Amino acid sequence: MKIATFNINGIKARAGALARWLDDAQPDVAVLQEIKSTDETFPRDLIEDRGYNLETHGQKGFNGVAILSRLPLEDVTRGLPGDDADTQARWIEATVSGARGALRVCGLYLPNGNPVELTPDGTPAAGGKYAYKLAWMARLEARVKALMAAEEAAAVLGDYNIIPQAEDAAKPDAWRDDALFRPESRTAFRRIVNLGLTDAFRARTRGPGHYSFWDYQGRAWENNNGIRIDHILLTPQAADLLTASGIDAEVRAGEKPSDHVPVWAELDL
DNA sequence: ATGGTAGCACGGCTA
Repeated sequence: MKIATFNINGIKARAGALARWLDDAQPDVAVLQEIKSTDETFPRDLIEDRGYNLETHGQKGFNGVAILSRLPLEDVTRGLPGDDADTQARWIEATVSGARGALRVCGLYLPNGNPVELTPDGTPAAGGKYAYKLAWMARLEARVKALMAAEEAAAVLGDYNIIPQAEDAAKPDAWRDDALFRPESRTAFRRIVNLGLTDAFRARTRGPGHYSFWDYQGRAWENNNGIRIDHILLTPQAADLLTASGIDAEVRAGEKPSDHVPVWAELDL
């Protein structure tokens, strides 16, 4: 079973690029982020005409996530638990049953967190975007704890908006004060990973030079000035099934591309 | 230091 994550930066603008990637890569399951569309205005035919089932959690203008799957999507839930007042569409879950067992798929679009606003004592300012990012990560940690306690195969994948290590950025020093790389962000990410999750990409590929995002600005793609912020994290029961992983970087060179590219993993499931 | 690009939707926010 091939699973993948792809921040498409607008489903309406990405009809061509998404269709080409689906036809080439043939994922069995994919989570999408930044669909920037409501459930009602999502162009479902683009997905369903290719034989995929589709579940969306949309929002007008911003954010929005979706899961598509060749197999049925069961027990779908929308929204990350822990804050009923949070209206941003950044989380969707569903279960996919393969020939040899089930996988809980959790698709996420973690808040960017910029601009970083701090109080004079250096703590994140309440009500600011950075505080929202860290609070969202605390809720994510709670959800992952529950997934770990269930002792089942699960994948928590999406745009984490986190550069885990310096080797995951072409120019790490340019990101030191950014919400994607600041110590509080990376510490919160490690707390989650250290619950026992496996980074599917790093389980099989070491070293620098592997990125999943290149900014539209400053000729970032042409200069390979990228960062690795889209991740597939696996519970132990899912990590035991991992046979391959990769990043479809060539998608960034296509016509009218997203600023992110797909990240994928193959599970023996 | 600022502004560089893109999407949604048509004004300004988000990234």
